[in-house]
Amino acid sequence: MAKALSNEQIAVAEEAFIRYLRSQQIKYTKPRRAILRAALGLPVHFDAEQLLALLHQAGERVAKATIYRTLPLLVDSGILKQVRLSDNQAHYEHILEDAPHDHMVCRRCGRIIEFESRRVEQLRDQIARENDFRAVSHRFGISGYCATCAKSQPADEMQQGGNRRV
Amino acid sequence: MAKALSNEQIAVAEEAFIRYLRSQQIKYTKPRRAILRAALGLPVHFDAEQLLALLHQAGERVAKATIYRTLPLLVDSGILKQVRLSDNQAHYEHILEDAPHDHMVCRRCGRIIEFESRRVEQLRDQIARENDFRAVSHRFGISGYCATCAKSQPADEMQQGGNRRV
DNA sequence: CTCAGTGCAAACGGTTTGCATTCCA
DNA sequence: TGGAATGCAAACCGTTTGCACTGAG
Repeated sequence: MAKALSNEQIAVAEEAFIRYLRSQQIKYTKPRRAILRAALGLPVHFDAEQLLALLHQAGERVAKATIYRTLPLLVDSGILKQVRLSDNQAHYEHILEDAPHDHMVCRRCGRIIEFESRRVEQLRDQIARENDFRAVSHRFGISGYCATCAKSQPADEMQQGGNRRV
Repeated sequence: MAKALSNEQIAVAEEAFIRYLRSQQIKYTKPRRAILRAALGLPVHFDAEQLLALLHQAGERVAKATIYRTLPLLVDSGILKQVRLSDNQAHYEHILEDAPHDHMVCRRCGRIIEFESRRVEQLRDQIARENDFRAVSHRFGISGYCATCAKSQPADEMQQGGNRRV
């Protein structure tokens, strides 16, 4: 899930991006292409800062503002998805051909485990139906401890902050 | 679910707060009492700004910083729960005797519908087990349209931003 | 050519922090 | 009365915006 993208995948994404931009009569500029490439070159989950860093490191002179202006385009074009892994900052993830999924985040090491959300969607739609609500999307995050971290610390420590962070 | 609290409920909460503070050797001060009272006097869901407004309106001179320093105490003492109803701002909700629940938020009118989370917890624990993960808590938010808003607008409008906001 | 897009820097807004003063335990 | 808690204002930090310049179509 964190492997590098093939050239084909990149080409497909770029094509999709261009198609979307055309449909909206938005220009495909050099910075936008650089941002797209950089986003695809990052791990599946990343934030704006990492994107900026990668661009600078690649010698691209792209302003922070341009990144923030471009990320929504990548989301709307279906290439990225905005996810909220932390409370204070937006993270993004590649969509690609991946099945819809949600996340578990380890409170200790920050490890992210994805799981497919078929059952979550099912439950979501059922609950929405019961409440006369039309569900469009959901956000489901599980917080806890991964196997490694659960093993290496006392059980009582694992409850602390249980009220604090949800 | 949004009704005023009885004096008994307030007393119980205050007692719990004091007990918690004592256990942590933290002082029970006048500002902290005022913040507790104000928090309980607000609707079930509120944010720091509303809390500050209510305090000022009540003639209490409490600094914003004190509010931000006190809210975590109220969360840790089990009186409030931090919930993330919007992306940019923390909201809090009363815990009281309420059963654990999650939220549906209408994209159009902002209406919040709560639903008990027994089934969500069940699914969460099952998924965690399958992934060798020890779940401590979860966050589940459904985004969509309430019955009223779903009725009063064209269906195509309801998809827009479907990628954008999760 | 023309106007959307960009870079830059300043603004924004929720939250946090440094520090002198206040006040519980 | 000593150290925690407070008020105030400034700092923070992710994100947004205003504006003059640049470049895609």
